[in-house]
Amino acid sequence: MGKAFASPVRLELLDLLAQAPRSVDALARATGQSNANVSQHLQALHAAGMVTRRRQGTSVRYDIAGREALGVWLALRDASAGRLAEVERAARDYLGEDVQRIGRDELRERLARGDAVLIDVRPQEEYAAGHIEGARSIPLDELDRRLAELPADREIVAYCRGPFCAFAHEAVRRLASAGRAARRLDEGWPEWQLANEPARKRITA
Amino acid sequence: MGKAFASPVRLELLDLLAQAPRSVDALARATGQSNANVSQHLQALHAAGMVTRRRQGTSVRYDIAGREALGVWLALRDASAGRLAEVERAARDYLGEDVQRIGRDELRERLARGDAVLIDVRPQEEYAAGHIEGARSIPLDELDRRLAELPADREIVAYCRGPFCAFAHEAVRRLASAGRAARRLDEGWPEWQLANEPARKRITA
DNA sequence: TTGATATTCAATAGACCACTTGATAGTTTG
DNA sequence: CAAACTATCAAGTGGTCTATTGAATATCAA
Repeated sequence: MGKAFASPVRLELLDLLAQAPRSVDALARATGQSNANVSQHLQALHAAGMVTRRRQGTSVRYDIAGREALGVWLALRDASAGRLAEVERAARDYLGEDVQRIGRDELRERLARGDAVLIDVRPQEEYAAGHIEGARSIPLDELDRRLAELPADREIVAYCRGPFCAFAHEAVRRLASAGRAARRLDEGWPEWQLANEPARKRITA
Repeated sequence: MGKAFASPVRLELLDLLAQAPRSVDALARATGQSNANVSQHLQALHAAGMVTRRRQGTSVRYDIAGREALGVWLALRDASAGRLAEVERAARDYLGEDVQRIGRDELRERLARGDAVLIDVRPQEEYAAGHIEGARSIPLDELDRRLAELPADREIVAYCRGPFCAFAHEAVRRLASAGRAARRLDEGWPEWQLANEPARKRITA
């Protein structure tokens, strides 16, 4: 299973699959790799137990293989950001100026009080594959022209793919420059999902 | 960082370092690899941020790089056991007949009540580098001749390197055949340590 | 300084991996 | 049934990684 993480292409595939299941073709287009190459890497990931696959009509739908696989991927990602200055620096450069954050617990409170509006700024397909309960889908590229949908008197919270995804940062910057009160959730859908889904069974061996 | 997990030798080194820091030489002897090879792999692990190193007199002491690194390693190990039937089967064969288990929470209760005796059956150096509070060190190869040290009227709980280490299994089998009431803790020192040490800081990026 | 021990460096041969290309298999649609 | 599409397979090539060897470096003790 360790070898699954040894190739940049496979890491990119895992990162995409952590958001939503996809076909080989869609992954090839998203990563800019050839179909055959992506298919081969997916087979490696499958053999490593990191993804599942399911034939669906004419295409094959790959998905990340449950909590455990997702957990390893997120742990690896966070550890590398936490321990490798190089990664942390690259992340900072890529994300741009940091914007105001909100944590999981505070968001829960405010949603319960009806005090905030939560928007999911990822592409629509990813929202469709799973999202935080109560979130509304407003993909980043539609945000500007759909501003009117958002109440002006409540704070807006945006989330996206995770702490290293620039969508929520950008959304908050645009909202702020439109005069709205906005913050970004400091995690994404995969982290939320992992934290909220009940743990099914403990490793016992 | 992903490449750190791509070589069996490196995984073995990580597994050893998860128990206690060691010198290059000690790791080379423990794994049966040449010094130069182990040194090279350790440098790869160091570059990946998975281990720290510290010169100590004439030797260099390597250690696993904190909570995050330990967390990734354990997550990978558990995921591979949970998702790859092959690994699970190998573990079962290696460990032999399963023995009675006790969980973390129940152990805590019983220790608080003074109702059980906890023994650490790993090699002494590993105990010295860190152990569960209240545990007594009785390495597996000294167990038989030190049986008299253990009270006959209380249950004995043995733990070792982790769920895939055979020491605790074997210890419980020997204790049982000596007429003692014994169980094994279903985790080892690294897991206990990771669960108990307070989380220092959250990833925020 | 010298010698002894522990670790690292440099060079190398062989094994393994990634990506390409072109052909093949499985599924749906006309 | 044929055509279109998606995914997989098989083979080849260039590149990377692993482990070995022997030399170089660092630290300590005499």
